Amino acid sequence: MPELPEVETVCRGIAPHLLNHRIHQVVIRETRLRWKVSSKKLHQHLTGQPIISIQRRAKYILIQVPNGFLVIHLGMSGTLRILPQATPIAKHDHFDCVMTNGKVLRFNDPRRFGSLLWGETLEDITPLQKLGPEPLGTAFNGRYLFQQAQRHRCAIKNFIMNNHIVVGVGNIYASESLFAAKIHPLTPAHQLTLPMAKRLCLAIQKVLTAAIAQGGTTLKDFCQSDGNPGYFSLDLKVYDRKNEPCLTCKSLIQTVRIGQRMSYFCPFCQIC
DNA sequence: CAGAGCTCCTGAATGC
DNA sequence: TGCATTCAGGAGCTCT
Repeated sequence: MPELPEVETVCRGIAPHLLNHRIHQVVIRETRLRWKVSSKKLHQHLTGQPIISIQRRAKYILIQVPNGFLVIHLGMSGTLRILPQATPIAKHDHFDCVMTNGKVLRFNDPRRFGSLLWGETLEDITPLQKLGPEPLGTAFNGRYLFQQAQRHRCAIKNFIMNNHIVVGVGNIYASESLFAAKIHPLTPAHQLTLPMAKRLCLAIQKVLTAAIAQGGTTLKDFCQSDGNPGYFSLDLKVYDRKNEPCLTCKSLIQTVRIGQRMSYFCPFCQIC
């Protein structure tokens, strides 16, 4: 599933094919995504417009045209690819942005948890309001995390996955970051000490930065119509490794369900 | 306000 | 082989 590093990689991958090129046509084949797609608005505001910037906020991809933003979220199963215009339509190909340079930006999403939104300004995009700081920005640091944690009694795993606290930490990287910081996922947030918060902050940044770097080097091909687009194999220490030996101490990795999500941790390395 | 639970959906994995 | 069931999960929404 696309997490922040994947989304960042997608942005970097598609940008060269779209930036400063004009949208010739918009094709919408399915409007029933996370929120109903506003076909009228997308056609009206995107057709004929040049793409002037591509940015990422949290896991949202912001595609800017002169009069506003197309905001794309990949949900759990969404992909964005750059394809030749003649590429046949596959199952779950919900949206095309046909460019005047002959390329197509194609959105595919089997589970339809993704979304396509339009806003004249970013402030108009409801899901972008009330988002916490970017994990790789300067506003996110150990002291900030510590101060926020004091106001919360939920499990630290849920705490760092809370988009009001910090964005872009999904289920995989929450487990990986807590392992790197040697913190048990069930630790109540308010029990976090300042040193622990600093450790956790650095762990989150380190894990995400490493994954983005890996994405840049191992990304197969965004422009391929066959095979897996975009996503890269992750260097995971605990996630999806239940009953496999911890790479540090050889203890068997355990799981615990926190909220509705599966968490993976080492019972020896992550003591508190 | 904080937090728990619900919800959307399909494909892969599992069970019989 | 094939059908039915279970599960995974991003994140906004509702309810307590």
